[in-house]
Amino acid sequence: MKHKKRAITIQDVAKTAGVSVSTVSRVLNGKTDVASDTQDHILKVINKLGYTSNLAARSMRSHKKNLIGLVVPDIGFPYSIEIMKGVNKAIAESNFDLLLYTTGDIQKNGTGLHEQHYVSLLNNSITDGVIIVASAAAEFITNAPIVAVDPHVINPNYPSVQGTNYHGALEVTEYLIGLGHRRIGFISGRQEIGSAGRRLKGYQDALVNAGIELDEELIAPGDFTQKNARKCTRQLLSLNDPPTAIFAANDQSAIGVFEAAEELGVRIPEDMSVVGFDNISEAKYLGLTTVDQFLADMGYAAVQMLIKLINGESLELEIHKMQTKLVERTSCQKLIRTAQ
Amino acid sequence: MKHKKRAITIQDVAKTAGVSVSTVSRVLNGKTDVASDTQDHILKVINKLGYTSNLAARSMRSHKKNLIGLVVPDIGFPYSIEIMKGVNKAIAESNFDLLLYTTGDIQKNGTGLHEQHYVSLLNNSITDGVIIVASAAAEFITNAPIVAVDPHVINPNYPSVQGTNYHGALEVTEYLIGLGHRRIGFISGRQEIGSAGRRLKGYQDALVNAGIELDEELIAPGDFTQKNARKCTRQLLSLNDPPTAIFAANDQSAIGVFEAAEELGVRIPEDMSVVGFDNISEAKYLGLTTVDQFLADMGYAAVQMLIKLINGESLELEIHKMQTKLVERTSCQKLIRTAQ
DNA sequence: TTGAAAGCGCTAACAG
DNA sequence: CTGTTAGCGCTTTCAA
Repeated sequence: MKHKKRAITIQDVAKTAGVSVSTVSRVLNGKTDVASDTQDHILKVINKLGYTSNLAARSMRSHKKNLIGLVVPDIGFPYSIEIMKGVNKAIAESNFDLLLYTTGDIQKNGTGLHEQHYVSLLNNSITDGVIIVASAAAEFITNAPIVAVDPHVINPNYPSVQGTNYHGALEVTEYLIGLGHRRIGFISGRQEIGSAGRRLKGYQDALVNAGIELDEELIAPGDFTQKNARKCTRQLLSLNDPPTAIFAANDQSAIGVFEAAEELGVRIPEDMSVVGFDNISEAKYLGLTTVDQFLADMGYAAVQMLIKLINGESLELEIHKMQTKLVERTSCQKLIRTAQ
Repeated sequence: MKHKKRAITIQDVAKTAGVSVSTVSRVLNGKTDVASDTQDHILKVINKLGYTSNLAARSMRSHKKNLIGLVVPDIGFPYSIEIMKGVNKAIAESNFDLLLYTTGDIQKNGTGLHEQHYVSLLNNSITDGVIIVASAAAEFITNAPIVAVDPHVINPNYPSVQGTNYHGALEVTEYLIGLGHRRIGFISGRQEIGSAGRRLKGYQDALVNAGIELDEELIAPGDFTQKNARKCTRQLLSLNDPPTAIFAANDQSAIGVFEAAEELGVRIPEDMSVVGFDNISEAKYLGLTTVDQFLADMGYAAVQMLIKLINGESLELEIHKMQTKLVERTSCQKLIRTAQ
């Protein structure tokens, strides 16, 4: 296979059509000041030649690119995917296209320096604005607008979409207390992440509000992974006075709890109630109750905010709060009953 | 928020550093013919100014962009996501970055014309090559290499990674026959898709090889969706002589079968064996046996092929066949037993 | 209504 | 080792 064949440029179109490049450019950009028969002719030539304008060249000259950038830490993680779904939907409804950028290397992400690099890379050239997921940086230098989804930092200096993490955690804990639980274990998220802290705070405050004494032993140090949550669960269940319920700081952790429970022969929800945060699809098969963070809706909202910014509209609220919601999952329990 | 601040260019760096733009460019591109103290100084200035090179401008001048494009029909569909995971992994191990392009509009995809457009858009400007997932076009005009993952057309005029659909289907059917089934239902995929046809052929051939007469009634017209598979299942199970096993043409369909069976009170696998194609994560919770198509591996292989092509190496095999594999899933059955 | 020409930010010869 | 210069393909004045 040879690929040396030079791509068709606007020059080729102009030459074939017998007009100047500027006329072709006008047609391409939907300017009205072109004779309609000239326009028809050029359009025909474009089609015949299979011409597609050079994105790089176009981006360089014009300010408006109709392209939104998305910087995601990991393209294969359920969390990212949920957000991407929402972004996708909003993009479909807009006249912007989407350009997603990853290095594929998770380790490169999470550091502010690289985030800045990717934002600049996109925003200073080919995109009109960028959405950054789970950003760790407190600030970004960019000459086009950005919106963050679920930033790790508490008070970023840029517009963002955030979930009501504190209230969600409060609701979970109150729900568990309402079921009669008094000893409720908590599998925490990663320390450095703001939302993880807010969830812990919600858990603690709900207990205090209900007059239940806090027990440090009941807080296990998770890190949002299934694997660690399994370990934490075993740890919690081996306490002298083990918890009768577990609140896991995210859904991956909740799945980890489920797995550990299965290994230990602990039935959910009969022997132990389990609630997780976030809305990852597998949870429903495990009979786990979750706090839906509406990740897709966050992505959706972010795109809409960004488009407003791109259009020069001001945002009434720079931080868009998404209300979390407790969702009882019963699907798997139904399965289990059916199969008996 | 104002974003009017002009981005920092290579000119700014040159001016600040007191050198010419070409010297900065040399440093940027890792050329060795620069005095090391000049280099240090320039690097320092770049850092201080927070300069990031303009992707568009760079792409326009240099042939080598170290960027691979990925065109996906739907960014939120499990099938695409599996492939993306593999692509991601390969990208991480390479020195290429990844640029994913979607319009967010599923309806726009699937048509050859738009695919061509996106391929051109990326390949004629900012990427060194493009991977296209589930392409429908038989041919692409492009001046940089492309590789297709799981193309819909049987014999595309471009390199591709394909699964052994026929053999997989043969294996499934033989497996079911081996379990003692004689009446095996088949929920087909979309007609126009090559792989769907190959799966049907495998099913039919296995039956014929085993001396089982083909029954048109047992072939239900699916379309790779859960919803339709539910309908097909009801249809199959309401036959006078219903099947004792169902082979669904993909995993979504298999999940649909599961749902319908649950609604009808048919237990899987006790009352009916079900096998699906593809490897979507949820399947394992439903106790469904599947033929793993190793979608992630396909994405991984595609990147490696593409990089070879970009580097001018020739491919010994233009079509890379990935061996499918039957995987018995027992997880959910275990769950069900545990919970009794 | 159209064309000529300037230049976006960058890289790659070519000189020095 | 470094600077000067010529474009890459496109959009956008400015004239005609």
